[in-house]
Amino acid sequence: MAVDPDADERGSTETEIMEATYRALCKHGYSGLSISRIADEFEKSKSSLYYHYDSKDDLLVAFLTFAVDRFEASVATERSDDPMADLEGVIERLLPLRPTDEQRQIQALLVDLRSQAVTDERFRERFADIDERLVTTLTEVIERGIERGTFNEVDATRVAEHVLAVLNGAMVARATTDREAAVAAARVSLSSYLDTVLRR
Amino acid sequence: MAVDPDADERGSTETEIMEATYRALCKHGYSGLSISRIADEFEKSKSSLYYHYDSKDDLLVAFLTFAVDRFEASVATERSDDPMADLEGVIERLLPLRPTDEQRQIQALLVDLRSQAVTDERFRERFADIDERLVTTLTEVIERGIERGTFNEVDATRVAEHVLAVLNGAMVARATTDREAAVAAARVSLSSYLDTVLRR
DNA sequence: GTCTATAGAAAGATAGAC
DNA sequence: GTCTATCTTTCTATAGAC
Repeated sequence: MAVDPDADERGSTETEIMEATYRALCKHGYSGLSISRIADEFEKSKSSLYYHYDSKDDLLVAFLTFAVDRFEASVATERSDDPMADLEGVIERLLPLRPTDEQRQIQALLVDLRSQAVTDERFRERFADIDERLVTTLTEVIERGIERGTFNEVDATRVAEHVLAVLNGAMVARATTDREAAVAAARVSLSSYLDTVLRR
Repeated sequence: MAVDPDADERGSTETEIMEATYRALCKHGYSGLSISRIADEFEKSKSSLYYHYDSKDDLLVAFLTFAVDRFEASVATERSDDPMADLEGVIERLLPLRPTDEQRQIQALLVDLRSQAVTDERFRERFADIDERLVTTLTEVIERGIERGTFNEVDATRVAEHVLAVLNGAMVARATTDREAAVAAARVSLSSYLDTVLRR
C-alpha cells in the first residue's frame, strides 16, 4: 500500500471508500455489511464503488489490508533502554487502560474482522501474520532485557505468547462484553506476572 | 430450555433445526448464514422452519441458547480434593492440548458467534454471562486451595481473570490462525505461571 | 470517474393445499 | 406439521449516458 505514493493520500477516492467501509462496519458489523451500506457512508454513488473495485470481495480484501496496516502502525514500537518500559508500552498500546472511543471502535472492528478468519483463508493468513509480528516484537524486547542482564533467562517466545494471549483475550472481552473490570484485572495481573517472572 | 422436558429430546424437530443450524454455521460462518442454507442442512423444507420459528432472528436467538447450553455442559466441572488438578481440568476442557475435530469445530463456532456480540446486545449479554460463570468457577477453585492452605493468599478473582484471558486469547488464536504452537506455548506458560503464583 | 436506471440472483417471509 | 409456489425486499453487479 505504501508503495504507491498516492495510495495513502487523504481524500483519494480509494481512501474515502476505505473510510466509508470502516464506518459501515462499525454500524452494522461484518455480517450486516453490504455494498449499499458502504455507499450510504460514502459521498459518491453505489456504482462508483464498482469503478474502483471489481466486486464486494475485492473491496473487502483491500479493506483488510487497509485495516491491518492502520492497526500495525498504531502499535508500532519505539525501543528505549528500558526493556520493562518497552514491554509496558506495547501492552498499553494494545490494551489501553482508558481507551478513547476511537480506540474502542478500532479494536471492536478488529475482533469482528478476525472472526472471518474462521471460515476465510485470506483473513486467516492476515491475522496469523499480525500475531506472528506481535510475538516477534515482544520476544525481541524480552531478549534484549535478558542480554542486558535486567531480565531472568526465561524462554522469551513462551512468555511472549503468554502475553499475547492475555492481550487478545482481554481485547475480545472488551469488544464483546461489558466486563470492563475484567480487562483491568487481566492487565494488573499481567504486569505483576511479568514483574515476577522477568525481574531478577 | 431444560424447563420443557421435550426440548432436549433427540429427534424433536426443534432439535433437528438447531443441529442443522450448527452445520450451516460451520460451513458458511455467521456472516454467510441464511435460512436457505439452514434448510439445506435440514431434512424438511425451508418453510417448515417458519412454522417453528417466527423469523430468522427468532431462530438465531434460540440457537444462541442452544449453543451456549451445550458449551457450558461440555465445560461443567467436578470438584476433587486437589484444587490444582481441578484448575488444570478446567483449562484442559476449555483449551484441550489435542482437540478432536468436533472440539475444534465447537470452539471455532463459538469464536464466530461471539463476534456478533460486538454489534448485538443479546449476544453481548450471553457472552458476558459465560465469562462471568467461568471466572466464578475458577475463583471458587482458587479460594478452596487458599482455604486448604495449599495455595498462596492471592487475589483469586484477579488470577481467575488472568487465566480466562489466556484461555480466550488462545482459543481465538486457534480458531483464527494456524499458529497451533502458540496455543501450546500459552498453555505451558499458563501452567508454570499458576505453579509459581499459587503453589506455596 | 461518476451518475441513474435496472438486470438478475438471493434473501426473508407468507399463502394455501394437504 | 409439512409441502410447493410465490411475494417482496435486498443484494451484487452491469449498462449506458454524461
